[in-house]
Amino acid sequence: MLSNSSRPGHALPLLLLRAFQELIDELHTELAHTGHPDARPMHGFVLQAVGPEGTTAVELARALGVTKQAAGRTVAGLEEQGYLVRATDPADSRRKVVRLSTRGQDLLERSAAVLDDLRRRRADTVGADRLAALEDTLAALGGDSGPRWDAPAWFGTRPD
Amino acid sequence: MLSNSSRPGHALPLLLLRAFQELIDELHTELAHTGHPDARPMHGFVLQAVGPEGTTAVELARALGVTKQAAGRTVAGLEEQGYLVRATDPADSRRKVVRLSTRGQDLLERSAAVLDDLRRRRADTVGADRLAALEDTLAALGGDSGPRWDAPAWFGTRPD
DNA sequence: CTAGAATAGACAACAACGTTGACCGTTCGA
DNA sequence: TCGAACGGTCAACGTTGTTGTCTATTCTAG
Repeated sequence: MLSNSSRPGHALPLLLLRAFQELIDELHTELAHTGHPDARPMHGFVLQAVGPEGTTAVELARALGVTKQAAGRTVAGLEEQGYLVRATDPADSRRKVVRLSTRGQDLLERSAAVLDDLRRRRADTVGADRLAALEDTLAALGGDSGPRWDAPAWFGTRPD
Repeated sequence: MLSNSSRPGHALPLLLLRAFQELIDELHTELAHTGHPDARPMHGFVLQAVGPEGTTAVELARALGVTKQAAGRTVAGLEEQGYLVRATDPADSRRKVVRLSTRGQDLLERSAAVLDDLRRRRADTVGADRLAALEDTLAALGGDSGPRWDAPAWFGTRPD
């Protein structure tokens, strides 16, 4: 158990991705059983980005690191599925304020509850101290900004 | 710094994704500077899945968790970019064995070297012991199987 | 030995996603 | 007041994975 060559460097991204995927998969399996069978990985993240204050498509686009068109479409989809509500800002008729619907809030609350539970389960598996240490180390590694959400394009194979 | 409620459950996936994205981004920034400007996140993973033994599109599809058509297209793209070579199996004319080209091997070797370096840099940042502990914890958390590679579809917003 | 099932690969049509480019209506500031 | 900036939407395009279909080859009963 010595210094820096215990594992090859290429293992780290695989371990990180695997842990992330398992978490998200379990989350959505659970959500599907509690009234949100149509929830998708992105939804929770977007809804969280919307927040209780509400936002606009452009703000969201900036926060998510995608174009305003992409954000607009995502919002339209989430609205169609009943997770978001859009309304024109009375103070500025250009803006359309996006807010969480009741269903959206419910998804967010359930997601938080499930994730807390999943975290607890993992704490039971590896030990609460080790899990907390993992989070601390990840926080120390990661920059200050949150992740980007252009995952499909970012992860894609082709263009530059 | 006590037990299980030090961080909310929803922080964990964000921390994991963020760490993963940073790692992959830095890897490809580095690769772009060393003769592989057209390398994409998926490439290294696919090439690693091909391995020194070679495979076929169908095998690859199974390993990557996508359809054989998708795997076939990916292989075609990688071949076009000079990372892979395809040849008909003399023992079974249905099969077309996919192997790494010299350029493909080079990408894989450089990727390994860069990832080792990135890991070393992180070990310097947070401490070799903490990084090793992080890897151990992640390994304990993750199932035995590797991650899936249908990331775009899996992460997507729409269908079920 | 032969006929039907299984396999490997390819082609076409489709849906989903993000991107660029263009456009309209609204707001703000010189 | 008039032009620039901003928010939002529409259309076109490229990439990616998917399902469905088809051919060629190999395997396996009978």
